[in-house]
Amino acid sequence: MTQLAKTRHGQVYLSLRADILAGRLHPGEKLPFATLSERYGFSVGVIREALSRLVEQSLVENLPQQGFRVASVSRETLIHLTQARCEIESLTLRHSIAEGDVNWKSAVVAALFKLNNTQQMDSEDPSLLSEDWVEAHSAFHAVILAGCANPRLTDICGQLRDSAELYRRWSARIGEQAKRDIPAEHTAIANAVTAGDADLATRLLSEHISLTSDLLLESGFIGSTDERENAQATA
Amino acid sequence: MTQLAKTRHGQVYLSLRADILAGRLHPGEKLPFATLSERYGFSVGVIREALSRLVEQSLVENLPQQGFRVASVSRETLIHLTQARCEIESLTLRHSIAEGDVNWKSAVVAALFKLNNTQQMDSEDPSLLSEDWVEAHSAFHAVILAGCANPRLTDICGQLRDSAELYRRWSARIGEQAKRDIPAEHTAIANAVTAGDADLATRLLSEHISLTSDLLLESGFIGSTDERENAQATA
DNA sequence: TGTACAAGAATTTTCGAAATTTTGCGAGAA
DNA sequence: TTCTCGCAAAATTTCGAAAATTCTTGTACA
Repeated sequence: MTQLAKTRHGQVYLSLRADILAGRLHPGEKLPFATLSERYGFSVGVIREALSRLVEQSLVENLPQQGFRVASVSRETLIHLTQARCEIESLTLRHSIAEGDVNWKSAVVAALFKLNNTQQMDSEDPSLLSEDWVEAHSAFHAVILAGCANPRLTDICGQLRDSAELYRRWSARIGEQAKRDIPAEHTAIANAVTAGDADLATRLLSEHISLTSDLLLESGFIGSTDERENAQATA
Repeated sequence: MTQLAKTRHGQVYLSLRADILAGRLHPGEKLPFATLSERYGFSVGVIREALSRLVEQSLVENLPQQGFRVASVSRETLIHLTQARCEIESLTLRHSIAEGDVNWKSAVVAALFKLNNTQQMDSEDPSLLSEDWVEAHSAFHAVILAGCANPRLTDICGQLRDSAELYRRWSARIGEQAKRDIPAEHTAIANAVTAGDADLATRLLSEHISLTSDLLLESGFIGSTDERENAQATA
């Protein structure tokens, strides 16, 4: 699922996925074929296939005969997603620590360094996370699990993190980052990981995941019912 | 993902998925559009969308410009799949036992009864599992996890079990069932579940899952490299 | 004998319009 | 005013063929 963009639908899949994860398309927003085929410049058939695949990834919802929309968010979904992430990522992290070699630990250190040396907020709009930081953050969380020899587990964790990305985008807007020292959290996790302390590492990772979720829930920014606003995407 | 077969591609998706899980389409078998559009009677666009969704479910593989084929099987994949199932299903089962109510326990008892009172082998070809038994077996494993209040976890377990179905089909052919008392295994699991003994239930479930896998691996029926035979499906 | 190249065949990918379904709006009746 | 019915508009779904790519086969050459 990496550079398999040799086909048009593959390109649209990646573009659409990126636009959703980056928040350029909002949760609950309708995705009409006319708009998308103009936006990406391909026929509806190509768009349809990309959307179908994203449905299977839980990033897009589809009601028969009523079209597609970006997956909507809700308090309940976030709670379930957070719980699943804490438990399955912890499980996978234990494997990673037990099975990872020196090259893997080295990659963890490198990813941490890059993350902590990347500007967190966008230089143009300081209320938004910078693209570089989001990418480095995503890479860090992927790397600490990459020691796990079971690709099935790491794949599941990747999918769960993608779903969580729909929510994390919003946490920056509500000033959540002011209440915590995110670099310190990542550093502590990386230290526990490289030290081989699985108990500590899984506890820290779970707290890290839960904290973002809790702050977002406390903020009341997410309604209890599904969000269905049809905000227009900005170019 | 239930009765959403209001569309043609939805019907093909369900048919194709059923044919793969039932072993009517073999692992590694190529899935050319010409053949499929004739088999199911729809245009290639519809077939393509159904195949795309199955790719995202890991039941079908796709190489750009080279078409689709049923997911191939290998010893390594089975080992990883089994490990993931044992750990994630155990985790979910603990939730199920902790969160399930009386109605859920009642459903577990009902599913066990139905499973143990359904003929295991096909009456026409005793070397094959009967369709009814496979369905009851699938339902039983789904129900014991259904007490879990987190749909994200149960969904993941469902996907993993679907992948495992690709392998389980074969275990009946190698006489695996002679070496074990499958009804007793299921009964023991159900008893532990209804008794609320999470430690025992998860241990029994993991053993149950691992046993099928181990017997299949010991049989040598699955080659170490990916199977790529192009066996023709039988009507 | 083996390798490289090229034309033809087979298959996948893509498109744009037709068919089907849903949605929106307004007239008419209660 | 409110509700229902029905037609028109908009959107989704489907089709079948054209375009693009890969695979196969056969031939020439070393």
